[in-house]
Amino acid sequence: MPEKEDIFEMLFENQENMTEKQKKILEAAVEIFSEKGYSGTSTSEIAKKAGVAEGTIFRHYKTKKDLLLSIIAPTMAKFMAPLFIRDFNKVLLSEHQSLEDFLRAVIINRMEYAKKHLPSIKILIQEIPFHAELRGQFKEHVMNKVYERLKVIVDAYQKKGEMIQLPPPSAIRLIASSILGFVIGRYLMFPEADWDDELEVERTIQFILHGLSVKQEEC
Amino acid sequence: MPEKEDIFEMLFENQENMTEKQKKILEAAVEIFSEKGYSGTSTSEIAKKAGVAEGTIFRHYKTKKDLLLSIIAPTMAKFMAPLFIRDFNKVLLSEHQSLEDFLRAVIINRMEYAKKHLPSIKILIQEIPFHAELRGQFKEHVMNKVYERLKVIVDAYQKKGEMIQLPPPSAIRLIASSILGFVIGRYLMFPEADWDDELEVERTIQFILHGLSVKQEEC
Amino acid sequence: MPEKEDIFEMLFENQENMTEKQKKILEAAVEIFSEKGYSGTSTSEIAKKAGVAEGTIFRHYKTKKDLLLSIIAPTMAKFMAPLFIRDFNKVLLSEHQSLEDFLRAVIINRMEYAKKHLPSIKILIQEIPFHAELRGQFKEHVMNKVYERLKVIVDAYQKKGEMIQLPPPSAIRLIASSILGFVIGRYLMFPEADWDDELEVERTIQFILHGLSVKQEEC
Amino acid sequence: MPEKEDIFEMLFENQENMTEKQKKILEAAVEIFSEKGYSGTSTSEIAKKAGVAEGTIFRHYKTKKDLLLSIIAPTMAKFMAPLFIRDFNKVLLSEHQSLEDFLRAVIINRMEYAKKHLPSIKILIQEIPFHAELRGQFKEHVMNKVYERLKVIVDAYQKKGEMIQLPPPSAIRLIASSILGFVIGRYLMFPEADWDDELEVERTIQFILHGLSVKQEEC
DNA sequence: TATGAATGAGATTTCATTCAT
DNA sequence: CATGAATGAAATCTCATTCAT
Repeated sequence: MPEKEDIFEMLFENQENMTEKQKKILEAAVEIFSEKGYSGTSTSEIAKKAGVAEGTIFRHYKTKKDLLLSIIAPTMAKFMAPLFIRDFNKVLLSEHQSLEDFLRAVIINRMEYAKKHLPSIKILIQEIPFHAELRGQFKEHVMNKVYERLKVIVDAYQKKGEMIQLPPPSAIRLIASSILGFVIGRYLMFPEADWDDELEVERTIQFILHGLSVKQEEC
Repeated sequence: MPEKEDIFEMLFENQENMTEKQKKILEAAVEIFSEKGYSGTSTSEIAKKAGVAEGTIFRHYKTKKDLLLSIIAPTMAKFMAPLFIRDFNKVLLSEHQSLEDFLRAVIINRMEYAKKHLPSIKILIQEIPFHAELRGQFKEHVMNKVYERLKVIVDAYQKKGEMIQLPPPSAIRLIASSILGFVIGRYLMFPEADWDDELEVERTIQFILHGLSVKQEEC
Repeated sequence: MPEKEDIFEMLFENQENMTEKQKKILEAAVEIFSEKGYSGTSTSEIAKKAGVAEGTIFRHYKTKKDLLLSIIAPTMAKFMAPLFIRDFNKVLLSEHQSLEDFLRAVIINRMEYAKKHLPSIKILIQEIPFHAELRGQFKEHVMNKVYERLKVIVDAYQKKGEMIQLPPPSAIRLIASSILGFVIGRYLMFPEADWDDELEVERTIQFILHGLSVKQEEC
Repeated sequence: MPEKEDIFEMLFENQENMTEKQKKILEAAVEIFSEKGYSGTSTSEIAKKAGVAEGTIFRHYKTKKDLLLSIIAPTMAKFMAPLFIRDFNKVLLSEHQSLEDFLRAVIINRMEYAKKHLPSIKILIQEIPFHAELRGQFKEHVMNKVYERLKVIVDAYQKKGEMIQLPPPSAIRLIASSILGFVIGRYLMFPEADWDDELEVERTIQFILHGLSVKQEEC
């Protein structure tokens, strides 16, 4: 999947012309925002942790909120990115790709993503409810597009007879709940518990598969 | 279930000797905290919405954080309450109570609860990550106790052969994800979408039942 | 002229419910704004001179600009006030009131006013060019109304044959220039020179009278 | 009047070795200072409008105040310039030059000057009250010298019997008020009103002439 | 009990100025 | 000469909390 790298690179191409200091600011902001929340974090705290003068923050980000957005926007973009890889459907929906393999791929992919970008994701989740513009952007640019893509996939598996004939929104909700429930529990709520990741992934997959299995009717 | 009323009353018994003003303060705080978050809310804003003087808040709550706790504590208590109703197990686990009926009862109950206490729950969810004491309390007093109770229930249904032999933590996680996923989608994320509540509840129940069904192995 | 007092009182009636501190803030602000200009004055400077905490300023005036407006608005009002005294025209334009007496009355009145409210007037003059809203208000509420009143007066004196038949705007401009030129020179530009006020007033009056005299044509 | 050109050239001789950027800076500074005042203008604003980097301003002007002075000093010089043209008195006070013609010449000259250098003049007027050094310089180098020159002229016209025997300061004040009152009204206060310039100039001249006429006593 | 003026610590933001490139 | 990132001091403004009434 070389395309994936391209897209991620594109999302970050601005990071290229960032100063060292600016990168430090961004890093510090991500860390502290995710720990204390946006409103609970002061710019002086960020400046101190980043090792820059407070004024430097405002040379790069007009306001504190700008700084928040410059963290959240790429996080949203990266969240969508994998869905827009060229040949995405072609590969995933090939006859040889079972729903089970698809789920496994998705869960593992999202787990890695979550592990890597934990703080940014925490910020995204925590702050979206408090910022109307973000909420709007999120629904419009992320939710809707993600939904469209997933609908196609659900349709395909339903046609292939691997998934019960539920309306796509309901099917997606149930699948997403199960996956996110796992990821959130694993990384956000109880990261320090000792998880057998592989086993839990399998359990989650089997739960979804059986929950949506066509065979359930036959039994 | 007259006991339920008793417990709720107990949780609120202090509300009895609350002055009108104090009640107004609490109401206003709940509303604004849930909209803007604790750190994003100023006490003067609360005072204005409550129609009291700024100083009055501090007559009743030593600090702003006190006010937050006075909202979150009862919310946590109420969250646990139904599990501690006398005869809880007796009733729920009677031979005549199938897993399906149990799930239906729980979902409907939690839905009503969520609808009624939406703002308080939002505050609970949003603020817990930022306040170590709360996190500690929540895990100790709520999570653990809830888990204990649920474990008993899971054990029972597994013994009755209505649920696959998953370790209880995993089973509980999967059930909870599905239910909370529904409730959060329904009330927090897309409250204004038009939901067919009854139908979605049934879909969620069937999803969980099949996902955890013993029969799955036979198929 | 008891009405005059009433109007002034009205303009200040809010000063009644001002705290001591608020009055101090206003006084300090007037003084420093007039010395250093609005932009050149810091709120901390004002607070220090007023003997209050800086926060106190913002309890009474939402912004620094608010504080400026709370100085300028009444200054504009007071500037207009004398023109709106009941019976103003009746008295001034009575047959027994010559243009000369009218001019003398106006100059002396405005001199006293200028002497008394020097700093506020300086602020008004200095800041109006920099604040579009003020400029708008000033033209709409002050200039236009003042002009209307003065036009009536000019018309009357022209009808009485005491003033040449110039278009009122031009006549008013010439009279105003002469009077303001005197007042500005006297109080703003060279307050420390030794002026023989009475003599200069007379010279100014005679200058205007002859400048606008009907008899000039006869000579 | 070739001398006039010489003097102006002298005043600007530094502009010759100005870089393009420096000229842009000066232009931008004049424009913004006159709109928002010195204190209300930031150097970064000037840099942006001038299309240069922030640092560039400080290559050419050690401080922001330096930049202000580099605008105000030549403006003051130019204000005085016409008075120091060689043969100034000779020409103006020739027997063939009546007071009326003199006034007409002065008014028209100052009008053209005002029209051309409006922003610089605004800055001069606005900033002088706030900068003690400027005030000192202005009185010493400009006011006094201008006064001396004008006194000579007034004396001459009084001797010629074209002007009433007022003390020169008073005469100059009255003349200056009338002229400046017109110019300020015309260009600073109501530039967008439709003025019949020629007519208003004549009215102003006649007003002054009659106001200071010797014949007034005869009437 | 309730008020709301007052506080001062601290938050966000601005800005003139410096300096390495 | 020119740049623009960086600075840090200071400016504006916010806010939880106190206290006299």
